[in-house]
Amino acid sequence: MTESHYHHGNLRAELLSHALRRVRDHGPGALVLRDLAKDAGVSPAAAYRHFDTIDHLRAEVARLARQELAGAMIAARDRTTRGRNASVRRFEAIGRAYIRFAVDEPGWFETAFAKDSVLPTTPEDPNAWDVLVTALDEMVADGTMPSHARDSAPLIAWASVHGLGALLSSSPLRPDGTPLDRAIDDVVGGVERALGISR
Amino acid sequence: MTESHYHHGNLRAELLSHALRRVRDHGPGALVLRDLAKDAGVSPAAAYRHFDTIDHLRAEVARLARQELAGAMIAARDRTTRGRNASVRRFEAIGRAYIRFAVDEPGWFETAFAKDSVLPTTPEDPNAWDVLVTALDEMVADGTMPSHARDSAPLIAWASVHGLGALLSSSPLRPDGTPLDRAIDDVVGGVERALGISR
DNA sequence: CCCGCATGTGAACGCTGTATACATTGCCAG
DNA sequence: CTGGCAATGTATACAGCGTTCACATGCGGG
Repeated sequence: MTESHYHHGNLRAELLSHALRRVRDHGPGALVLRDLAKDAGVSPAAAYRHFDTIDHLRAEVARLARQELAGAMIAARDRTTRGRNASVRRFEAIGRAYIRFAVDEPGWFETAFAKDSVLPTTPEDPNAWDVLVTALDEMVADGTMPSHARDSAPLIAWASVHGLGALLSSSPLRPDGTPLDRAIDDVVGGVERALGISR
Repeated sequence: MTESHYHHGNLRAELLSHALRRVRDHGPGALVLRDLAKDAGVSPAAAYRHFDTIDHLRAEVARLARQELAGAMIAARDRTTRGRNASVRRFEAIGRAYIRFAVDEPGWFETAFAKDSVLPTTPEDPNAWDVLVTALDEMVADGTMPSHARDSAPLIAWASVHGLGALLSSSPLRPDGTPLDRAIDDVVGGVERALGISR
């Protein structure tokens, strides 16, 4: 059993893993092919056996970051207790998780929505959009949200929450000095009024 | 009067102008120092007499892009007619202009909010945030918006509109196939319900 | 067993931002 | 009017980037 790992065996996955870590700590700009190769103990050119171009690698990393986001939303949703107003509380948990993800993991959040990461990538799963839509359907099912709001609801909710997340995580136009929890409450509350949600 | 423009005389402004054009057409990634220098007919190093680093130049371009955005909002607002519901219509015009700017000028929009453009830059003026706040104040002044909504209103409005703009202009998660005008109407309407605006 | 194909290497290319030493010129003090 | 200095341009070089290409290696199936 020699130490020569000339054939690495799992390079693609390892490159992605290092990329995800670097991007998490220092944002999408920190994704440098030669550094990833060094992390994996491999020559730069080796990466090209697994990715056509660095943008393809970026696209895959972005997909993974989006998956992290969706996972955080699902985890928060599944952490809510059953009982009174369960559907609204689940909906709120999802929205808050989205915003908190943007604040707590700005590197991943920025990576997830970086423009040049929109290339080939496999279909998304779990998908944050679907999580949101499901939560909305739950609310119309139990009468918490009026069904006439259902069509425009996903866009309204997504835009609000994504907007606050984007502003908090990266914007040069830092919204005023509102404390974080307060800002989240305000926006979530606004969405509920916009959608006619009662509790 | 020789043709030797050894001393250019207005290089800083010209570099910014070329940068603004390139970024408008091809996004912030198209901002390349050497190309800007070539545009201005000048050696690459010349730029360093006017900007410490390319990130400082980027920050200034981002500021100009934000200024374009604010200008578009102001223009739209000032285009609205006087008369019944004027304050709401002005508010709506501002919001729509923001979203339309994101869609019509994705290069500028992306540049305006690019993360690494948050460096030194002079204070903003005209400032999109102030335009929004002013419009909100107009509405509470004439009773169109309840004053208890005033505190959270800027954040709610900004987040919604910025979120939709960001999603439409750049996101890999393209919201469903909703037509643009419909999407804008939905989000603007949602904001008005969130803020308790009556008309 | 061996040979083909997937997967690694190493060196090179052109492009990038940037530093440094030098050249030119506008402008102001005397 | 003039000399020189500060401002602003040039030329050249360097390291780091993504990418390419010819070559090396070794695993697994005939």
